[in-house]
Amino acid sequence: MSVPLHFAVKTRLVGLLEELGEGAALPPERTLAKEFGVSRWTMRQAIRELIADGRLRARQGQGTFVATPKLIQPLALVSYTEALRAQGQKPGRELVAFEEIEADELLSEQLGIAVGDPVHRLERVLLADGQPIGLETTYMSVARFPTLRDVLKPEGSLYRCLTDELGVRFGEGEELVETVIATPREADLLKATQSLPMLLLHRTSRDTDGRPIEAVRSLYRGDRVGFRATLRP
Amino acid sequence: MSVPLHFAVKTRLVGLLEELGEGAALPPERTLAKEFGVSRWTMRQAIRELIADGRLRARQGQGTFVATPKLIQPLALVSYTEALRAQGQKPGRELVAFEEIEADELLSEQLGIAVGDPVHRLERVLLADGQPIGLETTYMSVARFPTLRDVLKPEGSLYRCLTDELGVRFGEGEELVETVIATPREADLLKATQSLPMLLLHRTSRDTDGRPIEAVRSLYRGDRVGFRATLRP
DNA sequence: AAGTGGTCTAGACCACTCC
DNA sequence: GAGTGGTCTAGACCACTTG
Repeated sequence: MSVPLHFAVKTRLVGLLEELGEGAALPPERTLAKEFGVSRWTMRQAIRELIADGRLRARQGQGTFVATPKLIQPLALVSYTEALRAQGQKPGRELVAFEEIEADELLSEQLGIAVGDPVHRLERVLLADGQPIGLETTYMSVARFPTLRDVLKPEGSLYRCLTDELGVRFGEGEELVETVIATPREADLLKATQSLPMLLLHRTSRDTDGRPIEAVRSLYRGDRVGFRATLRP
Repeated sequence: MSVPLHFAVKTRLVGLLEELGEGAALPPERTLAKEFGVSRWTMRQAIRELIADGRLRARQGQGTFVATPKLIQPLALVSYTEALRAQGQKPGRELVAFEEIEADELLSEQLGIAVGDPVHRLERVLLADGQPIGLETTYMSVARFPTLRDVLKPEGSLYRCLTDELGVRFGEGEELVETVIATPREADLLKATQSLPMLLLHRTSRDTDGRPIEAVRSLYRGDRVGFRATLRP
C-alpha cells in the first residue's frame, strides 16, 4: 500500500461529507468501519484528522456531525467583541479565574516589573454564539492597574474597559503564533476533543508611551478558528 | 481515572526529556511502554503529542530524540532568506515543480485575471540548515511576469528576484493562518511524521499601485516553526 | 539480521446522552 | 438500557536504518 489506509478512508469520507449537508450526522464509527472494511481504529484515525481539519465535530454519546466553516479572527489589537460582531457572531465570555499572583521571571520581564510583584491573572473562555472557541489568560501589573478588579465586568470587554474607563491608549504589540496540543483541562474548558491541535497565541502590548500593558496567552480551537493578518512592507 | 493515561505518561516523559539534553535519544517505544507499565499504543499517543508540541522528533529506523526549540519566522512581507539569516540559520530551497497552469475561479480572483489565463505555479521546499521546514506554492500571472522562468533561479529568493530584477515594489498584503493535517505527499516532502498538525498560511500581496502580485500557499511544519507578528493599533 | 518507528487488527471496557 | 464516542490492551506485520 502506497498511502496509509486511514488516508484513503479519509479521502472517501470527504466525499461522504460533501453529500451530506452541514450539521448532518455521520453514521456511527462502528458502522462506517464495517462498511469500509477497516478496523475501528483506522476509521477513528481518519475521523480524528477530519476533526482536526475542522470538517467534522464529534460529541460523545451523540454522534459525529459535519462541521461549519472556521471563523476567521483578526490578528490585531482590536476588541474581541467588535471582531466577532463584524462576522455576524454573538460574542460572549465566561469567567474561569480572576486572581492575584506573583510575577515570575518571564512575567516580570514582559510587564516591566520586579519578580514577585503582584499581577492580575484573568482567565476567561471566549464564546462565539455560545460555543467556546478560545481560552484567554491575561496578566497585568496590579501596581499599574490597581482598580481593575473594581471596574472590569468579568463578561465585559477588557479592551473597552481599559480604553474607556482607565484611559489606556494602545501603541504597538507583538504576537507569537504556534500550534500545540491542549492539556486535558484546557480541552475540557473548550469543550473540545482531547489531543487535538490548537493555535496558541502569545501577545504583549504596550501603550503609546511604550509602557507594557498586558501579557496574554490565548489558546484557540484549531478546528474552529483561523487568523487574518495584514502585512505591511 | 480522571485524566487519560496517555496524558499522565506524557507528563512523566516531559520530566525525562528535561533530564536528557537536546538531541539525546529516548529509549525505544517498546522499552518505555514496559517500564511505564502501559501498552505501546498509549506510549505512542504520548510520544505523538510531544512530537506535535515540538519536544520530540522521531526518525524511522533510528529512534526518538529530544528536539531543538521551534524557529520563529516573521509574519511579514520580507524575504525568507533574510529572515532565516537573522536567526543564524542557513536558508535553502529545493525545487519541486515550476509549471504553467490555467487559473481557476479562486486564482483568477486573487490575481486579478480571467479564468483560464496562464499562471506560474512554483512549488518549493523551504530548508533551514538543510532541514525541510515548509512547502511553499506560489501562483503568479504569466501575462504580468512573462520572463519569470528566465530570471528566477529555482533555489534563489523570489522576493529578491521580483524587487531587484523585475522592479516590483511590494505594497500591502494579507495573510491567513490556520492549522491543518498534512497530506501524505506533503508530509513526505517535509520529511515529517504523518498526520501531524501543520501551520497553513495563505498570502496574497499587491504592489504599491494595488495590483495583485502573487497568491501563496505555505505549509509549515507545526512542530518546528512558529510565527511572530507586529500589531499596530 | 537485528532493531527501530509506522500501521493496522480485534476486542474490551468506560463515559456520556437519550429514551 | 441501548447506543454513541473515548480510552486502552495485546499482538501482528511493514518500512526503514544501521551493522
